[in-house]
Amino acid sequence: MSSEELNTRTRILEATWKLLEQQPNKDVSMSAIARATGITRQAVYLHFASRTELMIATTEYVDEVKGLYQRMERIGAASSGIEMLEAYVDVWGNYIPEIYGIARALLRVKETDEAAAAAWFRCMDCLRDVSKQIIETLEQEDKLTNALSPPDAIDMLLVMLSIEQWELLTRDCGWSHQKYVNEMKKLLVQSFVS
Amino acid sequence: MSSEELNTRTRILEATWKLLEQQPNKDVSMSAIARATGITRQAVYLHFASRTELMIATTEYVDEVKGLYQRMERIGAASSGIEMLEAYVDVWGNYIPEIYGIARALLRVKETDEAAAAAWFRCMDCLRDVSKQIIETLEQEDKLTNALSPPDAIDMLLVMLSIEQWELLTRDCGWSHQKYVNEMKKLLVQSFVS
DNA sequence: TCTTCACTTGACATGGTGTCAAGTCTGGAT
DNA sequence: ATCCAGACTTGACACCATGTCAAGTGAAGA
Repeated sequence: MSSEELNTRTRILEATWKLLEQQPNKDVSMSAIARATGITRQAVYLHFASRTELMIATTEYVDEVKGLYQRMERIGAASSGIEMLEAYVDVWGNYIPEIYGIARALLRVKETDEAAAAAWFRCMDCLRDVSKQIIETLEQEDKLTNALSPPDAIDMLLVMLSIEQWELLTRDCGWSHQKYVNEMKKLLVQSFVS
Repeated sequence: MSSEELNTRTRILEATWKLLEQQPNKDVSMSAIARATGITRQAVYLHFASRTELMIATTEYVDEVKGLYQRMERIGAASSGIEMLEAYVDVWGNYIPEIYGIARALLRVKETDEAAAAAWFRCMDCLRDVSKQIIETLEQEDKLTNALSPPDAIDMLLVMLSIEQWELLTRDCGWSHQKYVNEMKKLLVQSFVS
């Protein structure tokens, strides 16, 4: 039964993803998604109960396809805190542009929808774990700055590498993606390593 | 003639401001603003051509009432780059919570409206000037980190003190307003001063 | 052949922005 | 005293979004 059903579902997810990548700052409508999928608007609701649910599902779909967690393994393999930090910036900094469209959409929807906020914070929690791992490694090596306590350093690292921050630097300040990665590495080492 | 007219206009601006402060993450509607002002929705359009225009006018109104530029004078009066940096965090960090509601609204509207984006970037340009002044002072004192070039440092300082960053730390990480100011001062000195 | 499931067609409710026309009410000028 | 202009109201309408419902179609499988 579900081969065909899954197919349509996946086609909706792909269309949503594609539209969001094309116009990350527009509110892509259910009609536009249906049109891009080649079905009616009502049919979308046969697969996703609401716009929010579709956005959450698309986020999960993209995460699955793009395999962030696999890429993150590089970080644990690094042999020092500084190397971990740099690997983090590399992996994450290269990941953001690939998921920016859907991430922006989820960020917008999160403001008014609890389920979306929960989904967003689930993602944030994963990133926080990575951040924590790095700060703790730096601390064990006695290389963590004493300007910040370890818990505060975890928060700060997370926020420094947030999508919002990336957006400000690349969109508003005109930094290239490569410049973001390079400068961010330098700044983070300067900020967190004593 | 305009005493009465100005009065209603100001009442609308005050109502808009108040509603946005109460619910910074909801899209306050024109009906809600009219209701809070005690006039009809249509009457609001007699004073402001569109929702965007009202948001921009409210931003300007709040800026005028709150007098950011006056407060900023403290920064120029500081006797060293580090003191300027700390004064900036003090002034700006205490300002953000007072204007957060309308700032958030303008940020939302900026995504889809060019006029709102222009208004936003006008504000950003003022802040950039302050950021530039501080980085240049640090550079003249030979105290600027060599991890970043001066122009990049200006961008980075601006982004570190962005409303988005403040929002992440105080809302998502649960930092108190005071903690934000204290930790940010320490981190910025660590990051930008060699 | 009959049923089930995915999808379509077409309608409707609700709530937002923005516009229009006609009416009311008040203060000020003649 | 009257008349007028300007501020505001009333009540409509267009348009577009999300979300819901009911009835119909069409094809694959039992």
